[in-house]
Amino acid sequence: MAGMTIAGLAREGGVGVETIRYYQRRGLLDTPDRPTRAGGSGSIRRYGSDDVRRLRFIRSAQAAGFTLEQIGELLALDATDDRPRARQLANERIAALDAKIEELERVRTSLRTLALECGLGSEGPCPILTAFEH
Amino acid sequence: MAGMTIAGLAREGGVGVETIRYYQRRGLLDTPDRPTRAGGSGSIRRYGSDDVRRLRFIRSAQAAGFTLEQIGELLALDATDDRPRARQLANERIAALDAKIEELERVRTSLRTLALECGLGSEGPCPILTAFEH
DNA sequence: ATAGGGTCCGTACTATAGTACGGAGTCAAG
DNA sequence: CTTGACTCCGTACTATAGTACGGACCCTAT
Repeated sequence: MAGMTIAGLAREGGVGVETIRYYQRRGLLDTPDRPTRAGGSGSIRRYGSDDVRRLRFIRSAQAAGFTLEQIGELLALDATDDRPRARQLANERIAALDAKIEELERVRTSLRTLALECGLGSEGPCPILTAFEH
Repeated sequence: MAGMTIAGLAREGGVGVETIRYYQRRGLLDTPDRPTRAGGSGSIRRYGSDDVRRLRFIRSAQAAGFTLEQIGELLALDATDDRPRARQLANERIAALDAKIEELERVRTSLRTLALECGLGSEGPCPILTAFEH
């Protein structure tokens, strides 16, 4: 699995090549050395499973609502012994996640009401504006 | 409750004045006429409870994950009799919402693992990168 | 009647997360 | 040894949702 090109890494992570390069610029993924050839100038970068894991982590953390900046901090933290900070970040995000989940569930209820009322009668428009009033 | 200025409307909706103006530009909120005074030039716009309801709807729909563009469509739909389209939008969003909620719950589990493992030992860094592997 | 705070308006700027482009270099297959 | 696909790199552009600014105008309380 080692020796992928940037396109392979992108495929493994389900992102585009330009996204990888963007993450590298942001310091989230490292930019391995270009193996220097006899001639002097470099060749093409190769990526391995570490890079894939890191990339997948970034996508997961992103889904968790971390910004790329926060993800940078998490990744930096991964190398240090600052457990309290790591726990703090995790707990903050868990709280935010709980709030978000609750909100989405409330909203889902509103939408179900909308869909339901919309399906019941068929006279006139369904009252979209009032579907969200609680 | 009628006769609010733009600042009052903003306060009711929990947004800034500039946000109201932005929504007006996007056509999500209407821009009432400036009551013309005797002299000829207009005075200051006034807003009422309809505007507040509309603004609150926008915020709720936004929380539901609709983009402002989609919200524009919903608002337009509210005035028409196109129930099938309204139901379609609602159902699509409910499905997306279900998926999102599920994802957030999975992620929350990962974060709980992270926080837990991070709290257990205190030797070395906690393995942040692996907390998201499932 | 005047000072201040709010409104109006156009335009410009911000943050976040990419996405696209163009030219030069690299590599593998034919 | 050439062709075509891919890589590298800097720079520029996009989308979304605001936020800020500055000058002119309006309104109200003193």
